[in-house]
Amino acid sequence: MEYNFRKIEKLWQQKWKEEKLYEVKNFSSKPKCYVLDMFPYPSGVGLHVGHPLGYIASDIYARYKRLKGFNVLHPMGYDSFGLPAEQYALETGQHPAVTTENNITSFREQLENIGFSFDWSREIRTSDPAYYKWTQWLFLQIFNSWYDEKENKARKIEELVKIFDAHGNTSDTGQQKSKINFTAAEWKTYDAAKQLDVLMQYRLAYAALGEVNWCEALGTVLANDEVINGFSERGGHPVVKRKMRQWYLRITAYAERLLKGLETVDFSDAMKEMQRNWIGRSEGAEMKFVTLTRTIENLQTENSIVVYTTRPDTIFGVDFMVLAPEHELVEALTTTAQESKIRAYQEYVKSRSERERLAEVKQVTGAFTGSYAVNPFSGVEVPIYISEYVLAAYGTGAIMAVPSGDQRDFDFAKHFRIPVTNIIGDQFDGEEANPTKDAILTNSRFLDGIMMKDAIPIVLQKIEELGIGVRKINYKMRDAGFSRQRYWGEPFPIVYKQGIAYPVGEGHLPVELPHVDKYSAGPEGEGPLANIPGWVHLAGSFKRETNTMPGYAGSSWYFLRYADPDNDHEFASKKATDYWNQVDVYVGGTEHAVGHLLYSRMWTKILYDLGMISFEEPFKKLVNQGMIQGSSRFVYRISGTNRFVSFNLKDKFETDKLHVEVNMVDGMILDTGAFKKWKPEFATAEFELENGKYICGAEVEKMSKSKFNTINPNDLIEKYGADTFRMYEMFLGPVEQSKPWDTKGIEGVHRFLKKLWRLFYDEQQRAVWTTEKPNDQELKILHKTIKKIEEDTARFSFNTAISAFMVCVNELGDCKCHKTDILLPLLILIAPYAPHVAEELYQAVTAATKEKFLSSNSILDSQFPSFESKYLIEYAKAYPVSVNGKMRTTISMDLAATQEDVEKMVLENEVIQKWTDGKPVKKIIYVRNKMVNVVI
RNA sequence: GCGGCGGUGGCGAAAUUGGUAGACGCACUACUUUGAGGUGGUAGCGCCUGAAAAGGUGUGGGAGUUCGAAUCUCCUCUGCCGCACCA
Repeated sequence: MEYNFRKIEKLWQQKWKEEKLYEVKNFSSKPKCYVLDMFPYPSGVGLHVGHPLGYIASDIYARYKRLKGFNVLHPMGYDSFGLPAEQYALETGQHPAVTTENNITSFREQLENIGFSFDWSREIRTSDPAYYKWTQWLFLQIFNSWYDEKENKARKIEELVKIFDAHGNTSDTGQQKSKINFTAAEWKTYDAAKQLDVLMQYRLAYAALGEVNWCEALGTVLANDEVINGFSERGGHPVVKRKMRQWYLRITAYAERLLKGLETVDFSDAMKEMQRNWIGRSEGAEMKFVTLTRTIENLQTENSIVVYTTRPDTIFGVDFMVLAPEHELVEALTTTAQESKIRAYQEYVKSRSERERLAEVKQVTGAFTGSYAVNPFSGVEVPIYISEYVLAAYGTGAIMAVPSGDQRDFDFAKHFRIPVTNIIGDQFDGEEANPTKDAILTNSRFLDGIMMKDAIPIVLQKIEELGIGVRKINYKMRDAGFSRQRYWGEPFPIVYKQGIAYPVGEGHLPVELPHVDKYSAGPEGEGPLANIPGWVHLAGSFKRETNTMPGYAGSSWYFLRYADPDNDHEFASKKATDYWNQVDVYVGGTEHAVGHLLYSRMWTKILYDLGMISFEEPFKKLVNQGMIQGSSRFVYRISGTNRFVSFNLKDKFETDKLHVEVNMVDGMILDTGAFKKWKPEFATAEFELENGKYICGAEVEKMSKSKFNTINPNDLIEKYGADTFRMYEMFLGPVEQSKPWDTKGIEGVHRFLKKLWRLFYDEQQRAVWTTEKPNDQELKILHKTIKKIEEDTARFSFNTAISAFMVCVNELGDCKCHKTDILLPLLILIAPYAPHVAEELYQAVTAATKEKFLSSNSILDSQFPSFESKYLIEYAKAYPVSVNGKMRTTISMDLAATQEDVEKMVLENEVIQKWTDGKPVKKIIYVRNKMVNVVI
């Protein structure tokens, strides 16, 4: 029998499917393990070798856990709603439902070849009404919740109504601060509409008028994480700020818990740091500055500016105040003399796009209001300016400026010639600000002589004592915009009557997405759904919400649905989610660091608070697979001709660099014949060769069709088989690492599988395996491998595990070991990596040796072998020995030395005995392969 | 600017976390199998000196801790990623 991977892979994939081998049952006496991939967006551009990387990793882990006796949930589905699917549908002129379906089919076909062990019976799609019914239902639960800051959890809105009925919102009952205050009596006088309006301010999913990121080209608003430097993440279109009524998720209520939760979860440092950064927690104080506005007639003092600062210790260094241009007090503080200047500046700020602002960060601009603020500690009056470097959205939209300690404040002071107070002595050079906390304060009255960082708590306490401010924790994170003016998303289960939002009754879910023929935007920034009057207008003058939910709605909870995918009366039964519980390992790219991963963590916390699930963090461990980059090849065409010069000759001419299809290049050598046939324009190409060859240029770039550097997994599978492909992808390097694709090395892995095959069948395809009992040396090889594979697989170090397989197979080849007692356990070890070969060989052997192994139908039902440590002791010529980490000597051993022999020789060695000096030896530790540490 | 992670042969990378650096694979060289190509097999392969034996040197650079450092500490150079007017 020869290693015919094409035949055996097809055969076993077929068989596994027929026997529903990977379908997993809820509940089992076995321990559970939930291994999940981030579900893909069915985008329509075919797969390249980078896509399956994470799926291979998770598949190996899932298969490994099955062999270890776990009941493993390893599902797959599609994130089929969202902007890109709609854009793709627009470009191709087909309905998104159709393109999505097609894309899913081709995606699935490509995946099938690789031999994954997904339980396809649990497949879900976010665009399926049976699925989004529950996305809508969950939205309503969030809509019907508020955040109790005292109990630190979400609660039902009815409970808040009870609180208002009894106490109004003035007493401290945990609800968030509100702009309007009312007593219980006042609350009861409100009519239903007014009460709903008030409640809207407390809901975890709420509609409000706010500044949104509006993308004209996409015709929709975007969430903060979908905007990168003033451009849309998707498509790179300009994004502007715009006031609109939008739905939001009150993720800010969860800021602290999202931060704390990171400590309980196994994510990479980089990932945690990105999330912390996004949440952007800072500790400081809010402080009141009374303002003085001198007009010709009188002096006004009713106003006060509240600023936020993390550096209260610098209070005596405040030389001026700055408000955001949009700040509500600007008008009141502007004196008649300054009015025109302030107006002009505000106009200027309005005229600038977000993009211009970000591009010109360094430029100092601003205007003086004419008013002054009184430093509450020193009584010093400082001028009040407005400037766009102060952001309305962060803190209180106003700052106390300390030019000696903050570079931006310093630049501003310099520009407007404001005198700078030095509060840090020689630490300030007058040339630039020094933001240190380690300086001794000067010019700071009661703080003089105190180290800045020690002064912070002193000032904080004083602020609270004097009643001029409070300690305050601030977050950069904003509430998440939750509505999109697009078609291809979940419709909101919300209807309006006279502008008041009402939830759609549960019996009316799902609110199905109606079919449309055109996707053009509706009136007034509304989405395409607004163009269907028959759908929008309901009986009783109710009107539907025409926005749809964003892409992350469906993906925020999908991991829960896999536990119970066919449930049509619950999003998932509590029993099922309790059983499968947290995702044990979640595999996916880093690109969802601040989007999906934060939203799904938030939804999980809400559901936990509402008692619907029993865990607070969705993902116990996160593995971020690296990107596989493409290795592009280039040819150099002499400008204006059809002549191509080889790489090292190109500098002699003026050339254009052109991408060339990487599959036509062997190493760096171009197949000129194939090149001529590639495109009609190259049919007449001439070549300037070096040593008879055309040498290409090379660069590492993102893998993409347009760069002609994509490698299709199917081509490799056709040539080498799925097992080789799987192992090679893992052998390239650590899963987490990004690396350029290089097809060259795949031969080595393929060779390994052929060697493995030859342990069972010789060149004449005769079975050579025997049921002879193995000797100690052979057992040692096996047990060493078992130990290594178990350790490496458990910690996702698949590249080193594969190296260990190679060593093992080489060693067994060297000692001509063909014994089933060694080979069958080895096959089980390999099964997660190369399931098809392992199954084929295992079945062939067990079929022939009936009595012993027939109990298992498939290699998947077998047990991961256990190792015995007595076989792991290394044989060596010489053992270096160190005593108590102090000195080192070398003891010669013969090759057949056992553990006992080694111990005996160590203890009896003269030099060692001299060092131990009669003290008893506590233990002998074997470090590295051939070294011993003796502890006394 | 701030933050995170790295830097080891010609290349991808190992090093059981302080214990013989470079496992394993690719590429390369020689021999061998074969009519030839491919395949398979054997051996060599960090760098320098040397015919060899052997010796010296070696984990971006510099210092330090240690019997012992790729691994720990400090300084420095450099690459990648993330954030960025956040008070």
